[in-house]
Amino acid sequence: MPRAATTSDVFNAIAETRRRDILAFLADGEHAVSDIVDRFEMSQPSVSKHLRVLAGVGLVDARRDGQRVLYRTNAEALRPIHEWTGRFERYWGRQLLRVKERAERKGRA
Amino acid sequence: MPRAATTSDVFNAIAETRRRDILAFLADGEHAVSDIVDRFEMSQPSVSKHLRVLAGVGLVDARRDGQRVLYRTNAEALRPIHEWTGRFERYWGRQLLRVKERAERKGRA
DNA sequence: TTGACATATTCCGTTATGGGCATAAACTCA
DNA sequence: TGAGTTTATGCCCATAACGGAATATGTCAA
Repeated sequence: MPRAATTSDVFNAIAETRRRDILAFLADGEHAVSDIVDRFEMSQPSVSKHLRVLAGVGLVDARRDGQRVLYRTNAEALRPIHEWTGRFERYWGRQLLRVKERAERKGRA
Repeated sequence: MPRAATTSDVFNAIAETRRRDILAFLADGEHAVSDIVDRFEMSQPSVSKHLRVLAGVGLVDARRDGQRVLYRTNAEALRPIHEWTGRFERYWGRQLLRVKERAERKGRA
């Protein structure tokens, strides 16, 4: 079995750097597809495909405005991930020493 | 270009459900590979491969104990994700109404 | 050293990915 | 209706994913 489909859940959807970039860009407000194309110098079909994935898991909402389609980040959909990582918050700081040691060992190697 | 390598960054590493399960299991304390195998009813090679990915991005640390190898979650490595999603926290709540409407539209469709 | 146990690695097959390109679809305006 | 603009989709390719089975590596005990 290959990796779970990117459309299956939010974790997979944000595994792609481009999509995280797009989410950040669309967080402040609506933007048309062509804006994203210009901003990140990606091909239009590529952008549309990423948006399709993001929309599939509810990470963005779309709205037609004449010829254009305006997208916007639905930040609420990122909450599950924030909460999941937050469950590990209680362990932060405890292992700082070990992390440091590991980094130093790697540095010498 | 195919999908980004799972070993490239933490976002890709946690895109797999199994690996998230393993991380949660190893958060409380060290566990041997065989413990994970029993716990999740996965094949031993499969577990070893997942652990390799997790170790590759620093999400787990390993320690030999005789014939066994004890793994432990390095929660610190999850911090970047928590912080990234945290950047969207300021937008939470604003779109609740729209989200609700969207869900209702879907319910009727 | 040999045997037993625990873990890691390799090879293989199936599947999904994301980009490029061409084209379809949706919309506006004359 | 037809041309022009914007966005979505379909097809193909090269790549990497994950699982299974077999095997290699590592460790201990006798």
